[in-house]
Amino acid sequence: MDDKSLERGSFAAPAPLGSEFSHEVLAVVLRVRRDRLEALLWQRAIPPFQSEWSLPCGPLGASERLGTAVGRHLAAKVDITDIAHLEQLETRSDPGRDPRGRVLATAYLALVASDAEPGIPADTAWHPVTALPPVAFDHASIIGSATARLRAKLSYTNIGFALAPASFTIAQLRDIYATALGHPVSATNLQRILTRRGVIAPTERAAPSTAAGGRPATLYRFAARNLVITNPFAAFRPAAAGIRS
Amino acid sequence: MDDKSLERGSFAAPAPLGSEFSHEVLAVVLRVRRDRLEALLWQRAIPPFQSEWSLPCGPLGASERLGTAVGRHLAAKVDITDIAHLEQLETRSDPGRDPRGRVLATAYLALVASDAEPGIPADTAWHPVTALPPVAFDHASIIGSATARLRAKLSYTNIGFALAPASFTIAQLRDIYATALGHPVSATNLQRILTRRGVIAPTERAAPSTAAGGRPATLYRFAARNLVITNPFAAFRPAAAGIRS
DNA sequence: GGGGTTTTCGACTATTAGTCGAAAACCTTT
DNA sequence: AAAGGTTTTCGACTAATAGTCGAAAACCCC
Repeated sequence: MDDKSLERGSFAAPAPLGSEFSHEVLAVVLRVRRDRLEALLWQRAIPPFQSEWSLPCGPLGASERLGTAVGRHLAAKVDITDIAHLEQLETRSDPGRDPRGRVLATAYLALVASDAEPGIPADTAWHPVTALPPVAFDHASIIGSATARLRAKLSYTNIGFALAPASFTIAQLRDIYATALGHPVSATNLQRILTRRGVIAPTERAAPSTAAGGRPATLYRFAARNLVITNPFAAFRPAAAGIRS
Repeated sequence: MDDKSLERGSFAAPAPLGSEFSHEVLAVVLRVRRDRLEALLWQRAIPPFQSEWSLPCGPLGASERLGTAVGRHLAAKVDITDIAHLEQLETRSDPGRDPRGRVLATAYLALVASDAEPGIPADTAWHPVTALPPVAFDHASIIGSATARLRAKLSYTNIGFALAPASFTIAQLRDIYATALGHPVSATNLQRILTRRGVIAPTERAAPSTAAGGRPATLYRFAARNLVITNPFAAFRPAAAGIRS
């Protein structure tokens, strides 16, 4: 309660509240490739954590939004037009997370379509999230948060649009979902559920025939290419509308 | 961990990345009371936004975690022991969100049980989120994010433990859920679903009989009082375990 | 004890999800 | 061209979960 006066005192000054720390943004860039969920990492050339791997990151500009700062630093590591989806994850504030000093970090989740071929710098590589190399700072834990968020959203949003090519067969989509989710996925269920929800729709075209033969698969596409919640949480709800029961 | 940073501080300059902005934390404290979902707000005595209403907030200390900073500033407005749940929501960075200058803000969601009677300062009051008074800064939008988060989590986690009393009847819980969700809730479904998921369990005792008469209701309690995901997202999953399909 | 009230719970229906296999539609080889 | 192989597609079935409804239970007061 004694904080109260202290707190109110802070309005008077033009908010030089606390500038003893800096703020950085970082991005967990994920894609599905060859049955692996991969994250984009770059190898540090200088301390701290020399030769360990780090997420794309960088400082927040003086009058910059977090979202644009992430885009700016991402552009140094990957073709920004290949980022199909970008959303804020969380902000880390642990005092010991950076040995150089106090650095707040706001993490973002970025997704790249599986058929994109972004050119990446020489010090940068894709690593499967199930077999990470030594990772600097708290970045391994942040990658864990990012994959958890992706997996949750795969089942109640249309976020798959950011992982899949523009058009795809059900079998391809099944593989993408299975590797992203980390468990088997039934192609029949996937097709039926996503179609009923209006998330995907068949196109006129069929996939080019493969050497292996087989019936040509129809190509599907995502109905929307922005994030939509498709499986609304409506538990316990009775039939009629209204506010009170 | 401070010794750690001191130790490695010899490597480089202590990250003078960007310190042109300050960082504050703010809390959306929600509770259910009298069939209303209410947020805790306090009325500003001085500019900016004089006499408008503001969320509990305050600066982040120099070597403070975000979570402890929220707790510290919350303590000025409400009895901290009444906060049954606290989780990070999001970080806002819009340059114009504070007319006094550049202030990043990390918002938290805090929940108070409906039977708690926290004493609050004179300048502070509970306001229903459906009928907010003039609200300062971007706080109205942040309250919107908080209620959306709460509503989503009510249907796939046990977060109701933070809104309900320690023991309660199904009818009471139904009212709490209906108010928080903003739509009618079936007591039968609620009881059956939450019991099957193991979220709630009956106690030995029964509710005290009311003047209106009627069969005495059994008192229930939440099985856990920390956040647990009870409705795992497992769509598209076939029966057997394993990684590939 | 009777009438009123509220809770509880079983039985039924509806919707959604998961399983399985046959038919369709292509390929290559003979 | 016919046969055999391969992959996709889709319908029919089963299982699980969610929602509806009403009757029975268990209290009150008169």
